[in-house]
Amino acid sequence: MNTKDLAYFQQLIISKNFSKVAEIFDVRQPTITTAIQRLESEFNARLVIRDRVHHSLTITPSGEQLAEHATRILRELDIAHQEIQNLVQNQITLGLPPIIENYYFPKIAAQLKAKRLLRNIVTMEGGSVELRKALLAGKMDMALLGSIEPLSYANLIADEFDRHPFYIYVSKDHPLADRKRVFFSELRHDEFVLFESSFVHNQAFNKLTRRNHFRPDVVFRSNDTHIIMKLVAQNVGITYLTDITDHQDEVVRLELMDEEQPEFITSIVYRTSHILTPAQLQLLTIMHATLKG
Amino acid sequence: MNTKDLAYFQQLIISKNFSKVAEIFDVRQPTITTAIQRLESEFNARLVIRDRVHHSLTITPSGEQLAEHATRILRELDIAHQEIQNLVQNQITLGLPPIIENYYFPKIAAQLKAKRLLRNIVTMEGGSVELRKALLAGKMDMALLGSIEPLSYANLIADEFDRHPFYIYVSKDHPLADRKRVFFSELRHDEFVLFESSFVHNQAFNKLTRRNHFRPDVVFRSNDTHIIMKLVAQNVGITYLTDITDHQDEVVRLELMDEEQPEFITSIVYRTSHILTPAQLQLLTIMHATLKG
DNA sequence: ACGATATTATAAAATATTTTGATAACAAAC
DNA sequence: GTTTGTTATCAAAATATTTTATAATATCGT
Repeated sequence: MNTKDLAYFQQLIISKNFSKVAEIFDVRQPTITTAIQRLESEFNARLVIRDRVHHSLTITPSGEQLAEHATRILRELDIAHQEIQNLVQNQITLGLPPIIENYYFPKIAAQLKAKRLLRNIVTMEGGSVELRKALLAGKMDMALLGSIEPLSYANLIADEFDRHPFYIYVSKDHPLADRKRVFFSELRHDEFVLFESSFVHNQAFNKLTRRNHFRPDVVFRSNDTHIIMKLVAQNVGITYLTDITDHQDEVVRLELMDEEQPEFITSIVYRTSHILTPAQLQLLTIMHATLKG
Repeated sequence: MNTKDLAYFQQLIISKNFSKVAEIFDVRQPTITTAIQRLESEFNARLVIRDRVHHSLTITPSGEQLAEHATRILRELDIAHQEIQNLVQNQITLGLPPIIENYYFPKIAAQLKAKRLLRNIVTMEGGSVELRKALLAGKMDMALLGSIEPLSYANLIADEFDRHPFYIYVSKDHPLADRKRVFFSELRHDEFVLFESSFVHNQAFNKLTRRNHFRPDVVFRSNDTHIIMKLVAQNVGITYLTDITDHQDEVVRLELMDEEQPEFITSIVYRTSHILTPAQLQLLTIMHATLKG
């Protein structure tokens, strides 16, 4: 069976119009008719009901079922193309959220260079949710992802390599600056400057506010941790970040004493269908050796 | 791209010989040569290295990667065929382990008949591990499976519909026959007659013996719960079963007082890729209505 | 070392499949 | 009632795949 027929069929389910599908694939309309007929005889089932009366097309249960499998088959094929392309070019496409890139990448870059791996790594930036989707779609070979729970997804293998607690950062002029440790509940009346773009930071923060039953007073959000730290230094507010972000002298880091706090878990993630190349295995080894513990 | 080429390739990976593959598919040898060349140009990568010197074939990393996806694509296609075939014949193929069939099926059969569903249901018997594999391979639409933990598998949806505790059954002549409740640890020196074929029963039983640090004295195992009950009645030994198996007057059922005991969880399971037909939805509804709570 | 055997590749011919172009059939819309 | 939008049919053309015949290589046994 030709996968082209599945692509025509998939588009037909979307467009619900034979002529439009033909146009989209730049073929003539009878091509689509015969392709669908081919599928119908191959699967020995009516797939669509041509409803010329009501100007539209109904999809039979068999059609719905085939559409589901068609999507999976075409996705698999697409991923195969992308993965093999990367293999041929000896490239590792690695997804990295900015915070993780900032902290971890410099630590391993020297080793990667020594092993002549660095120039084969192409990074793609993005948030953790976005990267996970792109990873599943085959847009990259591997990704480093942050999370507050160990990652567990069908079709993905997650290999945890580091964990960091979250801290409270305050200005040295802040009343709490002399303390080493605080409970989160003590921050009920504080003003916060928070990290905007990280899904994980916000998830962790929300968990703590919910658990302590208060609505935090968030005065500003930024996508740049350096700006956040500068605002904290100026005592504009306090913040909640891990220690994987650098901080200046005018800022004091406080440990949280709460029990069962969320942790920032970093994992290297790849598809279950993905076969690791020697270079990719080397990357995994370097990351574990450099970063674990 | 033609999926036939993927099938040729998949077989080549197994046979490692072009001529053998040709023989298996009953085509001439150049067909395989050109099919592999087609794939190599489609994916723009060397897939196998024809090693005529060492009398065998090596598969490149790209080839390994493609083989993985080829398997998935061909499996998906095969499942599509089977599922649509069932749809067309308006059949529900339902996998059932014997114990579950015995207890649950009679309870719902009358309702299924009333809704004119009964004659569309084709059952397949088998153990829970075997049925799970067959389900994933598309051999059936749905299966009822027993387990001691809630089922959680990639690519399967499990819908729990009932839970039953396990009990100890003893002869009315057994010293414990007057008791209503026992701790599992009290059975340390008893002789057991156990159910052989159920993976779930054995899993649960082993959990309890391990937790109580003893090696049970199993004098007999059988695949037939009726035989087990007869042996228990004759005081050959005691047994460990749920109450979903019938028992006679000469046998006394004892509750277990242990904390966090395993339970026999029954779930209806189907593939995530499977689209439920109205008839299948009806079956689900009937099962929930009749069996839940 | 030489012929027999096994293996994969190549090229032209034979087949098979897919796409096209022309047009029919049908019903809705103007 | 003609025009428009839609899908189907069919023969011809265009493509794609398979076969037949044979070449190219290298192993194996003697």
